[in-house]
Amino acid sequence: MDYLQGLNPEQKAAVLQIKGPVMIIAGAGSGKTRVITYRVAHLIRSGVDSFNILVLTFTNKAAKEMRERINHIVGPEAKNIWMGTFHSVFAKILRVEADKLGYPSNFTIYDTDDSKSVLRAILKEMQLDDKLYAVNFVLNRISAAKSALLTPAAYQGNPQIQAEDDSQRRPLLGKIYETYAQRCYRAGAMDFDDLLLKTNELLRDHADVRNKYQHKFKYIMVDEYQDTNHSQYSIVKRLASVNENLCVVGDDAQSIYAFRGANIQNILNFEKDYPDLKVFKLEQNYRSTQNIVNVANSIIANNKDQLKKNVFSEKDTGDKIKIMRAFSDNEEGKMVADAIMHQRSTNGLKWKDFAILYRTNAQSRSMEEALRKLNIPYKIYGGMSFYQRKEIKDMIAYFRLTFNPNDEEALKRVINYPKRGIGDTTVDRVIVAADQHQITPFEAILDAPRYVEKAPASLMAFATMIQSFQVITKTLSAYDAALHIAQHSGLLKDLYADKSVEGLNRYENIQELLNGIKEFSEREDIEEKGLDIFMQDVALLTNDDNDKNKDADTVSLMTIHSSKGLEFPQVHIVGLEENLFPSQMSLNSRSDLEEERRLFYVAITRAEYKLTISYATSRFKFGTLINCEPSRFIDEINAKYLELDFSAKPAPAASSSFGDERSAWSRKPADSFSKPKPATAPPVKTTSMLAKAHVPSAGFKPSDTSNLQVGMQVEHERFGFGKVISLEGNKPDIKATIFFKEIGQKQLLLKFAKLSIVTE
DNA sequence: TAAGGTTAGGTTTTT
DNA sequence: CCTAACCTTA
Repeated sequence: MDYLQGLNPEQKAAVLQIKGPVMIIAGAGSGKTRVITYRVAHLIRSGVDSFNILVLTFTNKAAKEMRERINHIVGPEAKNIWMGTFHSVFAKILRVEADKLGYPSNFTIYDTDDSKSVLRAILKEMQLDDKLYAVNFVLNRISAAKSALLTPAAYQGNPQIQAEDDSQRRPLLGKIYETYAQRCYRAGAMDFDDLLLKTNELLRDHADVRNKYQHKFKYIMVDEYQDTNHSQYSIVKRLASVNENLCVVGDDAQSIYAFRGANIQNILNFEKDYPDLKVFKLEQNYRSTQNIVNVANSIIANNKDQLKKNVFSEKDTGDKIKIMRAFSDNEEGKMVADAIMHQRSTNGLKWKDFAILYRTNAQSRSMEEALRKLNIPYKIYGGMSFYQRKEIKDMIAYFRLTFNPNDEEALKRVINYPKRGIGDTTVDRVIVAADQHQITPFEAILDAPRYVEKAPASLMAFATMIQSFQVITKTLSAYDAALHIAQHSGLLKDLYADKSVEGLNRYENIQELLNGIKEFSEREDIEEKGLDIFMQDVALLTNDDNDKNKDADTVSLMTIHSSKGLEFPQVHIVGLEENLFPSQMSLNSRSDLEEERRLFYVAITRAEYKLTISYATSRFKFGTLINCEPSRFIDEINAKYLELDFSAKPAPAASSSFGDERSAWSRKPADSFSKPKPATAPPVKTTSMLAKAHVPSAGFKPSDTSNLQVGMQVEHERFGFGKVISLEGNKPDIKATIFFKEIGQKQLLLKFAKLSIVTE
């Protein structure tokens, strides 16, 4: 029982309690992952068959990490555990049971863009005001309905909902939802919410299926339970109802996804569902200093809705929390960058010991610029994932269409890309014909002369091409099939023809996708390696799957949301301003504001021993300079934990008598210190130095680069001056890695890049 | 049909 | 400011 050593009594008790309903309330930094992995290991050591265990997580990353750690303790047995995100586990089950719901087992999973596109088409057909029925709004509404397990019929039949929609002058939402659901069904597609909704329907309506999985999953564990929505709750409840060996782990204080349907009541009310529940509270924080934990506690104490717990730290008291004030967003960036620079050299730290956390992605810019100026290496997490890039989606759309020709969104995406003379008019005719004859668009195209008005020959050619793809994927390996489709669709050629830097990038991305498929083809741990199998997982993959050099020594930049679960020795939380954090959108209701506060709690508890909070008194928003007031959250921290740094001087030249400490961050409109007034001092765009494109030297002329050597200084028309770091590849395709002073490292193909060699 | 111009809108995010 | 969707024109 070696793995039980090193657990505190409460952790150990939670690990040992393997029977019956269990709830583990795990405070921030309390060793939650450890408890889950050990508990699973303990289940197996206690004789539970690994095939009977189901572990549900929120992200692929968490599932992967846990599997590795369990594997470490129990060995290859770990492979048999069903472990993954709700979406991936139930997508897998839905593919097996698809016929019972009238879906093909190779159904497409629509991502958010696909869903929006379907809705846009519907809204257009219904000729609805696109301001009243904004796509985002409609999709949110449908998503919320699905998460609440409301079918279109139930939605339309619910007088309360109908009255609400009527009063908002949006009476047709129910009808739109109905049409949307029909379209998805016709296309053999499920959106993300469907994966959960349809699982609910499957388990509810098919006793044999329900029975099968209830007996298969004798032990169920759910991580991040505070982030589950009603639909997820309902699946778990049903699956666990026979054996009731259900263990949920979470922290109500870290519930930050209510905006997306997570229902914090799931964890708050868990006790009502299972009266004989055993509750374990992990309250010792092993991550942070006492000051940090105390500040976090004092913040969260302002929330009404919460489970009682007492998170404490036995580490040192630690430094006070530093508050920095800047006069602009750019200055805030500079202060943060300077502080990191200083801390690193004084304390012999690494870049990766630092994280900068912000509320919105837009805030990364001023941080980036400041870091770049000081040559501090950084990495931004989040943002656009690999699979969201246009070229990747195009390629995948061809794959999707091959395996599911009814996939209308994939069809619309690639029917005229690359250009093959099938314009919007023709596509509209196809869709009209399909509607009229009650067939799918692809069927209409297959027999175009019969169904489609003025059908061009290219339409038939397109259908024939897709059919040929269907044939070859039956025999070729995933990689060979993918390469064939890339070439014969014309997509590869089209991208290759684009010699711009962006075009080159896109081409490389396709190569990377193909490489990924090749790796998949060569995997030895799975039996079926066709492209269709690869495709089953692709819609559920996200960016963090790709990050190869995650051990690189760089400062981490990310939103607070994506920082959940991570920890850093030193953390900067930036932009603590009213209307930004808390977000303006959250100010209407108590519950929204409480979620923002939990978000702040999450941010604070990422830090191990040094926490710095900053705000700016003015920043650019949507291109215009606005004045900002310090966040109310700063007021909520007991001043005894704080250390103020108001060393920054107002940008041009202004008075700087701040009064006493409290008033310095008071939010009263008439403040004692002067704020920069855009009227009297027009905003000087301090960003322009970096943001502006490089101006080439007079007489800039590309050099012959055939003899380019590592170490040479070069100038690029747009990227400016830089130094050649490395050269790789063979003659016509030599790739150079160049570090540009102004924009950082870039990879360029010499045959395309216009470089001038700088001679001294 | 394709390219260029205009306008509206804009948290957070995983799946 | 920046993106993406829509509209106008060659």
